[in-house]
Amino acid sequence: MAAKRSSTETRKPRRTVSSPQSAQQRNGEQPLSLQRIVATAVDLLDAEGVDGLTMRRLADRLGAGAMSLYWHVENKEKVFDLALDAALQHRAPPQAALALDWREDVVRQLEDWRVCMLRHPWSASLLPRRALGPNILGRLELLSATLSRAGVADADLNVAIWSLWNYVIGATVTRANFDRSDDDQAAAQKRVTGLNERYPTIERSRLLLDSDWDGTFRKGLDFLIGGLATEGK
Amino acid sequence: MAAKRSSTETRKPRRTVSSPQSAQQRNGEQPLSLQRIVATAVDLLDAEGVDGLTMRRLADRLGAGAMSLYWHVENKEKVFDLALDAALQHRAPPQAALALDWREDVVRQLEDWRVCMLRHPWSASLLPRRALGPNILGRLELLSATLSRAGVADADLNVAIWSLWNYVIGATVTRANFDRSDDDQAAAQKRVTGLNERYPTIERSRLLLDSDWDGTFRKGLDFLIGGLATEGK
DNA sequence: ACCTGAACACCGTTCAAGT
DNA sequence: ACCTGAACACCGTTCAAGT
Repeated sequence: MAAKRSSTETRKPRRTVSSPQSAQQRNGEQPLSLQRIVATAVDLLDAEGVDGLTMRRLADRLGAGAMSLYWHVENKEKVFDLALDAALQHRAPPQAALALDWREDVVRQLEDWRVCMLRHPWSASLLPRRALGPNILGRLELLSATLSRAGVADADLNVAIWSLWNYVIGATVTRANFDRSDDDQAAAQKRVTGLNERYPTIERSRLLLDSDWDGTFRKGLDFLIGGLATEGK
Repeated sequence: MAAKRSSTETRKPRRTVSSPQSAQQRNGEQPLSLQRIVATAVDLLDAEGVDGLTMRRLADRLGAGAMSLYWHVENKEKVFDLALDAALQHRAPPQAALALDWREDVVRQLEDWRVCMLRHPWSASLLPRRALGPNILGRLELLSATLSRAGVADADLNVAIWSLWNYVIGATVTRANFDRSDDDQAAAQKRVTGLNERYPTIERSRLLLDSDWDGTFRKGLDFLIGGLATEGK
C-alpha cells in the first residue's frame, strides 16, 4: 500500500515562499500530539510491519517535518513501547460477564488477547521484549484475579500466570509469523515435505501442514488449564 | 567488548602497495567460507545482540572486505537463518538415554532446548520468525517420536507438539529479554511496583519480582505435560 | 572462482536555529 | 512551546571491476 513516495525532489529548498501545502493544512491536520503519533505508528506498523516503521516515514504520514517527532517522544524505542500498549487496548469486561466457570473465563480472556495480537501481527513478537504498559498489566491483573478467585493459592499464582502467558505468547508469535507471507509458508512447507524421510514422526503428525490454528490453540490451552486445575492448588 | 573500531582512516586507499596486513595474513586467517561466516555471526550476535549484527561489522571481524560476504551468502536474512540453526546445534542422544519415563524425557529435551537458547539470548526471539533449519527440525522430530512412543495418537500429536513448542518459546523469549539489561529490569520492576495499587493481584503473586525462572519453567511444564497425559490420548 | 571499493538510497539522532 | 533542515555516522545492497 502507501503510495510510492514520489522520488523526493529536494533540489530546491525554497519552500518558504510558495510551498503548496504546509504541514498544518494538508488535511486540515491537527498539530502533532503524542496521541496522534502513537495512533499513526500503529497504522504504519499494521501496513508495513516492524521494519516498515521509520521515524522519517512516520513523520511523513503525519505531515510533519522529519525531526518534529523528537519533541514529543524520546526515541524510536519509545514509539514501539507506546504503539504496543496501544494495540493491546483493554477494558475490563463488566463484572456480570465473569459469572461463568473460571476455566471458560480464562479461555475467553486468552482468546481475546490472542485475537487482539493477531490483528496487529507485529505486536506478538514485540510484547516479550518491551516494557509492560498499562493495558498489558490490566490484562495480567484480570487473569490473575480470575485464577485467584478460582482458588489458586497465592504461592502458585506466579507459575500459573507465567504458564498461560508463555503459551499465549508462543502460540501467537508463531502463528503471526507463519502465515504472514505465503511465499515463506510455501517455502517452509516445501522444506518440511522435502525432508520428510528424515523426520517421519513430524510427517505423521502433519505438523505445519493442515493448520487449524484456532482449534489447536484452544485444545492446547485446555490441556494446560486442565493441568493447572488438577495440580495447581 | 569488541575494541572500539579505530576511527577508520579511509583517507588514502592505496592499499595495493604497502598494506601492512592483507585479509589473508591477519591472523593467518583462512579464506572466507560459509562455515566461518556463520560461526563468526553467532559470536557477534552473542556479543552484541540482534542489532549488533551488521554485514559490515561481520565482514570486519572476518578480516574481509565489506562486500565479500555477498558471494557466499544471499542476504543478511540468510545469515540470521543460518546463525539461528547453528546456535540450536542438536545431536540426538543415544537410544539408551531414552529408557526413562516419557515425561522425564520430554522435560529433559525441553530443558536442553531452553538452556541452549538462553546461551544465545538472541535466538529465542528469532526462532519463531525464521525458517526451520535441520537442527530445529531434528529437535522437533525427537520430541514427536518421544510423545508418539508414549502413546499419543497421531491425531493428537500436532496439538501436543505445538503446545510444548509454544510453552518453551514463550518462556524462553520472555526470560531472555527480562534479564538482559539490569536497567530495563529495574525500570520494569519499579513500574510494576509503582502501579501496584491498581494491580493488587499481580502484586500478591509477586509476578516478576522474585524470579526463580528455572523452577517456574519446570513447574509450568509439569502442569502442561500433566494435562497432555490425562486428556491427550 | 573469489574478493573488492565506490556509490546509492536509505537509517536514527544531534544540534543550532527558526517561529 | 513547538517545529524545522542540515549534518553526522551509520545501514544493506548493486554493480562494475579487479585478481
